[in-house]
Amino acid sequence: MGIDDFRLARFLPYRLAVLSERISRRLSAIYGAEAGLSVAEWRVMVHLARCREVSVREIHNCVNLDKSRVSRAVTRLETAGLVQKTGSPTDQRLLAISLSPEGWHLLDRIVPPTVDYEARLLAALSDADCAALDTIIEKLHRVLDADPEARPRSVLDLPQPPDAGDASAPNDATIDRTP
Amino acid sequence: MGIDDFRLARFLPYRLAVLSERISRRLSAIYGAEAGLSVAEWRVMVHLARCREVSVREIHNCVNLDKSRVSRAVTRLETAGLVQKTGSPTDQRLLAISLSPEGWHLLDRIVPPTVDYEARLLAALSDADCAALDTIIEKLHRVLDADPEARPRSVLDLPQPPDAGDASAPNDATIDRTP
DNA sequence: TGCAGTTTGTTGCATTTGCAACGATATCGT
DNA sequence: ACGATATCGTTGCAAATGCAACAAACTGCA
Repeated sequence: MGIDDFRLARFLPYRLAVLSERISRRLSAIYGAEAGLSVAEWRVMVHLARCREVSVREIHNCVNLDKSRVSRAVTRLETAGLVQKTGSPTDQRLLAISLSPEGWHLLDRIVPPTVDYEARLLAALSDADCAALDTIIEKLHRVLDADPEARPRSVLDLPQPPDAGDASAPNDATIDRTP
Repeated sequence: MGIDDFRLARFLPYRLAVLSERISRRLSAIYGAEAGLSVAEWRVMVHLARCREVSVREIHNCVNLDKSRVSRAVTRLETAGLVQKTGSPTDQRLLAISLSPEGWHLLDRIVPPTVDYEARLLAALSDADCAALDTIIEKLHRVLDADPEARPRSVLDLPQPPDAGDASAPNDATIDRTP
């Protein structure tokens, strides 16, 4: 079997990339049409909706975006009036970023159709498929987790324990005490 | 259920993007270390290995890369001596792009470890998982196929019919007579 | 034949990206 | 208390990207 038997179309990393990008592009047509949100901005805003007031680093740790990408996304969002940047009183380095009222309104309009589209995708899958997909994604991640050469996984992307004692606060991020 | 119940970490498009990017980055460390290949260049070369002599458009149609991205990738590869650009004799617009001997040598060194890594990923999956994954990917693609707003799928990314009458030529691309 | 319309590959341009370096602040160790 | 170290967010820069415009080459139909 020579090199030329290699089939891109059967190559798992390629297949995932293609599917993922196709979905991403379709989605960004949804939340990009309303406001001109990029993927980065979308992730930041959605994360803020859950975590209310977080720093750049926390966003960076949670939503798989480069530090500078988050920084720039936040700047753009602030200029657009969708987000507020306040300096933390306790730590002068930190930034307290939160959604503005306009930001919330925008999310109100943008999240539902986005979720609908996800539902449309999921509707094509059986319950067994969905379960299998969870398993598969997790298994693949674990291979990468075990590989020192691979980029580590964000905390929030770890499988969530089935939510034992809910503390009424959506603090997925507070787990973040690694250093 | 408010907007703030939305969980990025459970959002399928996000999860696919994260997994896919993690894998891609790890992989490009493999074929990027040997030569400085980018994803685009990698896809182009691998495609050339199968199809021998193709035009920019064909590559573009087959490996999910923008026309200009292919064009530039080919230019870089040519400069690096990995690829040859010859004008087609029959159609002066077309370019006949093919791997140079050096290109083949590079692939010899690069494809095996890449395939090994894929194997490492697949090893984490059971046979049932693999089958399920195939199904799932295909089902999700079909949702997008049915969606006029979504970018169409490349011909080569369609599921391959189990290869009825093999014409001894690896012409995945020849199916391409859509216009 | 001749001319409108298409196709092919490249390029200009504005934007995005990742990485590293940086200044500012905080923390730790002694 | 003070200097070495670490952390936070921003920015410079070079490379990559997507889109549209483009020239050159082909096609088709009158």
